[in-house]
Amino acid sequence: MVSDRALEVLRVIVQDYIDSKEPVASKAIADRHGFGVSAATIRNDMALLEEEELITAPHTSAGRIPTDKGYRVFVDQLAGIKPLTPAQRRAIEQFLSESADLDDTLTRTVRLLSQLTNQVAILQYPSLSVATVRHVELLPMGTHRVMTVLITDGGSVDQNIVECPRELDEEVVAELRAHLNAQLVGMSLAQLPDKLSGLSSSVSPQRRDLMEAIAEALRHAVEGHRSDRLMMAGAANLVRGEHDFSSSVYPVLEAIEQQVTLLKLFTEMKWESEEVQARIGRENEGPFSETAVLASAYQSGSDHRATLGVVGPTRMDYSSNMTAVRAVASYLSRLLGDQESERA
Amino acid sequence: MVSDRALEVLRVIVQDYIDSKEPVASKAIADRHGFGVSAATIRNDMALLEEEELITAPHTSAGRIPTDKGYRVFVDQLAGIKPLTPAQRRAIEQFLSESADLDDTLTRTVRLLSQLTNQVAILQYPSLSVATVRHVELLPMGTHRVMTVLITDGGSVDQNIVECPRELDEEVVAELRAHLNAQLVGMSLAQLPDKLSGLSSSVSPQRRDLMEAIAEALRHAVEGHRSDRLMMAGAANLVRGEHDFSSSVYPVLEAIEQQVTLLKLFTEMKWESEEVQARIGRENEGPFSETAVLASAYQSGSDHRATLGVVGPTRMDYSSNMTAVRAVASYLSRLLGDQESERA
DNA sequence: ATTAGCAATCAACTAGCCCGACTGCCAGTT
DNA sequence: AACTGGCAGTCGGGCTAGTTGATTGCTAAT
Repeated sequence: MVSDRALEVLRVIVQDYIDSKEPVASKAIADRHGFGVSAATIRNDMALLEEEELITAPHTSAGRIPTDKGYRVFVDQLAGIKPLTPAQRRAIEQFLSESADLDDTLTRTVRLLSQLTNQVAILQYPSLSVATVRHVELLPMGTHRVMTVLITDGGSVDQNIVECPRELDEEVVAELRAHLNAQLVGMSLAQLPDKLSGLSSSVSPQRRDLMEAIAEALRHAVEGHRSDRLMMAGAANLVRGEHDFSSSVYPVLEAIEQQVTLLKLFTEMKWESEEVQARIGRENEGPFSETAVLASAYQSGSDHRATLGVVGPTRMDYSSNMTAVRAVASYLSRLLGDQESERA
Repeated sequence: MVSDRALEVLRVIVQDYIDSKEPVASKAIADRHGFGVSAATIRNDMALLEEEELITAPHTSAGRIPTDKGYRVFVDQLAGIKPLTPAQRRAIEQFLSESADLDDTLTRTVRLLSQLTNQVAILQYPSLSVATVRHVELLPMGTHRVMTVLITDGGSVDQNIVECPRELDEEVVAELRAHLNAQLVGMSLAQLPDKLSGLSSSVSPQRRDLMEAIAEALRHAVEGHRSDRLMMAGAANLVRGEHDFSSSVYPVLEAIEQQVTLLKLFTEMKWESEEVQARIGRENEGPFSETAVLASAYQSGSDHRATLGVVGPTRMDYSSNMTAVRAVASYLSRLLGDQESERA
């Protein structure tokens, strides 16, 4: 059984180790954080914590450092909520005041998060599969081409050029445009491909081939947006401390750039709660087994959520980083929600 | 004066140093590349090269490594054109076969380049200031809002929501749309703001406030695109070799992420020729003074060029990397040119 | 102009040593 | 039963000295 004081000792060890990067010795604990007990007593507690595998000694005559399990207990039970500093608040304010379009907002957000945490920040694009069609526009270009423009409620637009087998007629185009909008507006992008297949049979045979070509272009536009992607900022932060990773940062950076591992991780996490989730060290397999990943869902539309977070060494400031992730996720949700209601 | 053989010695030193990472000794040169002369002779040549500051010895009893000036001479006079390997050719083919929209093409391009060179690849977005307006669309949304959609010939689109002071009328919207398109289509984005100011005075007073709001939205859309930006891929490559940079990779990665230094660098380079340009070591100030930057212009539209390239240690394989940069730039130009003509 | 040979230099490696920072444990204290 | 003081044991890190091997610079001979 671990006593309350032993847990306090664990907290102190985690906190000290985080900002000194040195194994923490019993004497240092007794000296600096007066528990009213001697170093020897602390040592007994440390022996206990070691038995529980919450801390470990890098070598016989050294202080202790937290294990992954130790960090886990710290995060779950001991990490207090650190309020944002005024400087952080100011940074967020400034960021908020200058948002432009969706893409710009996301770029700024991920940079902001990386600055607040001094870690690599990751942001999952809002999945557009749940975005809905707001308008479809057909623009004739010359006599044998038409440009399709697909506008969604997520602030995103896509265009494609369609070759026309026959001479174009503004009347035909207008009719198809009306038809398309009647059928497609309000539909989610996920449903779009199915709907499109049925569409060409609903127009007169002379226009079927053109309609088919347009449907193909729209499918293509959806396809381009379907795939989940990530944005990253602050990669430089990974190589700052250098000695945070046993071998090399290479596999970590590599994995972040490849995106696939992180996307998998994000979908694996359980998002019942609004809270910031943490995956620490060996809880992740593969390239991230020496890192901690903090992530939180954000609301990217009326009914849809995506994920953002940070990746850093397990030896990171969980308290303030989790606060930052939480704050940024909620700010972003609010921002996107506002845009949403503006458009409504 | 530097003899021809001395230049050959320089070439060998650069080549050997690039793939061994070790200072190159006179004996090694005499042995492996039979010049028909002894090591002592090579040593004399090396003394000469050292006097010219083309090579230097890290310490008394070590071989020589090229100086920045040495690399420069190598690049300008000695580096042969290395043809693409079949594997590289295949990679480019595959990449070509799957291009989707503009953004996707650029993403793929920069990743391709980073894979071909094993360096960090940088790609400057085609500046949209020289893109031209293809169409302006106004979509009424409810009774008091209208969405502006700006479509350019660069494959890029932007939308904004405009609040309407008064009840909307489809007729008014149609009229404004026609007016806008008549005035703006074919105009470059750079000219757009000026043109927009004059526009509101050309409509009847009742519509002036609405027109003004729309103009503002369009200005905003242009603004979002004006700023030059960079994409980056392969950051992990910077931290692979670890010992390539004396202090740390941090400032380099940092500077790449900030973009501003590189953008400045790109505009400073002289683009009279189609050739790949190289900036080596101290030729760059600031964070890139220990790196080499290879860059080439690419054609991003009928009349406009942007830049792409790689950043890596001065100790890089100039021959094959310059070939790769050249190849990718020309492939991309062709690709964008094709799209252009398709749309024409 | 080239070569062979030789002395000089110096990084890199190894071994040995000591120091200091801890822990673990035990016996004594509260 | 909890705590403490003290002491022995362990081990990394830093310091020094000595050795090795690679490589150059120089000079005298070809």
